[in-house]
Amino acid sequence: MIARSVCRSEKAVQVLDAARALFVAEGFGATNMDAIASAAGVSKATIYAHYDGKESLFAAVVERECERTKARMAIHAGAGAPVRTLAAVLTDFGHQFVETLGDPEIAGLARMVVAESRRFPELGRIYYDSAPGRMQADLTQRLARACERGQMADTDIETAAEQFLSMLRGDRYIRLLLGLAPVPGDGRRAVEAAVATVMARYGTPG
Amino acid sequence: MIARSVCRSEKAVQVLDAARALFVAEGFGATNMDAIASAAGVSKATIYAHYDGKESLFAAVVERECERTKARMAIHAGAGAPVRTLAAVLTDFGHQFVETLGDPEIAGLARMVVAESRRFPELGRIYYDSAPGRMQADLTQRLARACERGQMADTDIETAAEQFLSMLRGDRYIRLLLGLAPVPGDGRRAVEAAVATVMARYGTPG
DNA sequence: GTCTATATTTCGATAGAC
DNA sequence: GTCTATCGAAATATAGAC
Repeated sequence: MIARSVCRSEKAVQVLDAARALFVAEGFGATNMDAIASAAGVSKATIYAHYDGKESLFAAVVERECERTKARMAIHAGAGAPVRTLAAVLTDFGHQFVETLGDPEIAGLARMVVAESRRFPELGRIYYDSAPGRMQADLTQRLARACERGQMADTDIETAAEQFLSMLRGDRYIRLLLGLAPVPGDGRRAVEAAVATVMARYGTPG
Repeated sequence: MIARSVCRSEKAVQVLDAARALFVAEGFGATNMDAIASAAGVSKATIYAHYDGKESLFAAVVERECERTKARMAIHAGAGAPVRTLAAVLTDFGHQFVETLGDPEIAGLARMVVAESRRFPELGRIYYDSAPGRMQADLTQRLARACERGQMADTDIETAAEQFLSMLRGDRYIRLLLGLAPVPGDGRRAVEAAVATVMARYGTPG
C-alpha cells in the first residue's frame, strides 16, 4: 500500500505543513485560509486546487498527523538481556511513554482533536485508534508475554494495562490538554510510582 | 460573598442558558450570536446590553458552569458506620466520581474548556481548580484521615490520590473527550479494579 | 498549476426608535 | 431595557489571466 503523502505535490505538502502549525496553534475556528496561504508561501487558489475546502484540509492534516503519531509512539523493546524483569519492562515502557506525552507535537495533536471532535466526529475515532488505543494494545501484548513467563499473576491484563497507562498520564495529561504549565520532574516520579503500584498488585512474589 | 448569578436579570440568565447549550454542543467558533439570541428568545441587542461581546459571554458561561460543577462534584461521605474501612471509603468515592464523569453536563464542560483553552488560557486554570484539582485535594484529605487511623501505609498520599483518580478516569475519560460512545458497565468494573489496586499498594495488612 | 483580484456570505457589533 | 434593521469587517471560495 502506498501512502497518500507520496502522491502529494511539493506545494500540497507545504500547505499541509503550514496548516498543521496554524491549526495546532490557533484551532480550527481561529485559523483562516489567508493565513495558511501566507504561511505556506502560496496563494489561496493553490490551496483550493489541492483540497476541497477548509474542513477537508483540516481532515487531511489530522489524518497525516495520526499516521506520524503511530510511528513516533512506537515503544522500543529494551536492548538488555533477552529475558528482563517485569519491573524493568514497565519502567522502560513508562519512561518512553511519558516522554512521548510531553512532546509538543503529540500533545498539540491531542488538544486539537479533542477541540474539534464535535465538528469532526470521525476524526476522534481515527485519533483514538492511532494513539491511545494503540498504546493499550501494545502494552497488553507485552503483559501477555510477561504472563507466559510467570512474571505476573494471571489476571485481567487488559485492566492492568489500562491502569498503568492511566497512572502514567495522571494529572499531567489533563494539564497538558488545558494548556497549563507542566510540573518539572513530575514525569519521572510518576513512572516510578506507577511501576511500584502495578508490581504490588500484579507482580508475582518470585 | 454574593454570587454574581443572583445579580443577573431574567433575560440575562436566559441568554446564559442558551449560550451554554450552544457552546457545549457546537463549540465557540461554530456558534454565532444570532443563534444564541434566537435560542434565548431575545434580540441580539439585548445580549450586548448584558455582555460585552461573544468572548465575554463565553467566559461568563464557563465561569458559571465551573461554579455549578464544584457543587455537583461534591462527594458525600458515606452515611455508614462512623469509622469505615479504607476500601469502603474508596469504593464509595469511586462510584460517585465515575458517575459524575459520565454526566453529560460535566463531560460537556470539560470538552468545551479543553477545546477553547488556547483562546482563553485563564479559563483552563479556572476549570482545573474547580474540577480536577478540587477532586485531588478532596481525596488527599480523606486519605490523610485514613492514614491517621492507621488504615494506610504512611506514604505519599498525594501520589496515591492521583493514581486512584487516574485509574478511575482510565480510558473512559479520553473517550469522553473525543466524543466516542462509552462502554456500558465499564465504570463499575473500573472502580472495583482501582480499589483493589490501591489497597494492594497502600493498604495496611491489618 | 499557480497567481491576482474579486465575488459572496456570514457574523459580530451597533444605531435609533420605543 | 428591548426591539428591528443595518453596517462593516472578515473570511470562504472562485473567476480569469498566464
